[in-house]
Amino acid sequence: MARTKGSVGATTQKAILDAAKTLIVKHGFEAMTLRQLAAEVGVQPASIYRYIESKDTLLAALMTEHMDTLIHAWEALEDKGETPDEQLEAFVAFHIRYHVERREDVFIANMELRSLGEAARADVVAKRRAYELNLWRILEEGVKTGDFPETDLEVATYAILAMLTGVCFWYRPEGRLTVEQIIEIHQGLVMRGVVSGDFQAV
Amino acid sequence: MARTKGSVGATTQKAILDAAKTLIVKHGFEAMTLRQLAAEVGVQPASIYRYIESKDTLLAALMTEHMDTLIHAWEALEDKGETPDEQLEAFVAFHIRYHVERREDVFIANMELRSLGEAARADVVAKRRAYELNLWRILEEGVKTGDFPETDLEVATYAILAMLTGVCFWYRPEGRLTVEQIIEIHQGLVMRGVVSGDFQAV
DNA sequence: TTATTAATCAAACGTACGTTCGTTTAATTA
DNA sequence: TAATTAAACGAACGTACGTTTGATTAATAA
Repeated sequence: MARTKGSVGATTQKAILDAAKTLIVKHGFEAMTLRQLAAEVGVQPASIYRYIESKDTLLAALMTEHMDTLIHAWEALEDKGETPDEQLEAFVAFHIRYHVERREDVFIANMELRSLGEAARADVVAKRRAYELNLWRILEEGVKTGDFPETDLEVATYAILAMLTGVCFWYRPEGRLTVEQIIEIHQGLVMRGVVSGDFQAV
Repeated sequence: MARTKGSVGATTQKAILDAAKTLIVKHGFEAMTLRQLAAEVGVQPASIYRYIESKDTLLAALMTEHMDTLIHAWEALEDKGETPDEQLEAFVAFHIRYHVERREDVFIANMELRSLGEAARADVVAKRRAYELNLWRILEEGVKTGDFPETDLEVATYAILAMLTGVCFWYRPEGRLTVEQIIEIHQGLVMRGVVSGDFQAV
């Protein structure tokens, strides 16, 4: 056999990327083999090379695309809030909403930096930093206006991001809570912590 | 060559486990090869089998030992606090202090559940659940006594753990902040969140 | 309809994998 | 010192790896 009936390049391309994500999550990038990937797509190993330059560039493509899409999605968000409080709530909602829908990408982005080449890693790290800055600046602004108490901006940024991204590791669509409920709970935790309830806030 | 001068079983055993941790963090468990591991230890691949039954049991041993040690360390902690506030602060301090010192184990425990066999995975998951319950119960108690406002206990537990464990991913011993400073900041974030400062708390 | 391009295949390349085997040397015990 | 045990070795097993090559068929353009 050679070219199969009904085969379309764009379709195969997407199938390869989708299957690659699933396999990387399941086995890790280094451990995923192109033979597994080919089998998942329903194609011979050699055919993969019509769509990727090498195994390494496949990972780089997945990760940079994820970061680009994430950054662009935040930029495109209509209502980012006015006051620091509103901005922080908007960020929390956006981050959770976006990430739970892309749990495979998030898992890969968090785990496989180690497997990127030097250039690709630098690129992804820079993009991650750029995204983190969005939250950092909201916190900075809030502290400046006096809406938020003094705090270490770097640690607070990392802490909030870790907490929000952590949802990806336990969230299940069929679970007890909807995404919107989860967002509300996290907004409460971020804004007021565990101890300070509404009754204590202004 | 055969037995080498000065070779001691216990020493080699420890060297194997230490090198395995480093390699698993760097490459992922599936991608780590026993030939790499042997080279790191300075031994032939075949010699590894004097200390492990198989590659799979090596991972299981690393992960269950990590969970056992963690659970036991919390149990052995002297001052777990009296009031819910104090207990929560004690947990935050313990968790960060313990985890930043064992970043490799934490990374492996978080990443390589997927590579465990069914029995070992069930065991590790149960132990993780048991550890999480320590925090869960502190929160539950605090809500019951009225020290903490009503909240979703499950989500709050996961959120706090994600935030605290997240420190492992950026903490560096030579970094700007000491572990104790990082603990204080996180105690503030957990107890009062970003918005509610001391000036608003009781 | 014919020529061209797109999409796939089968086969093979050298290399490395986890693991087993029997042997050899060092340290310990009798 | 002699016998035993501990700790390593080198070589090999069948299998699978990422990738390259050239041929083959399907869809499209002329």
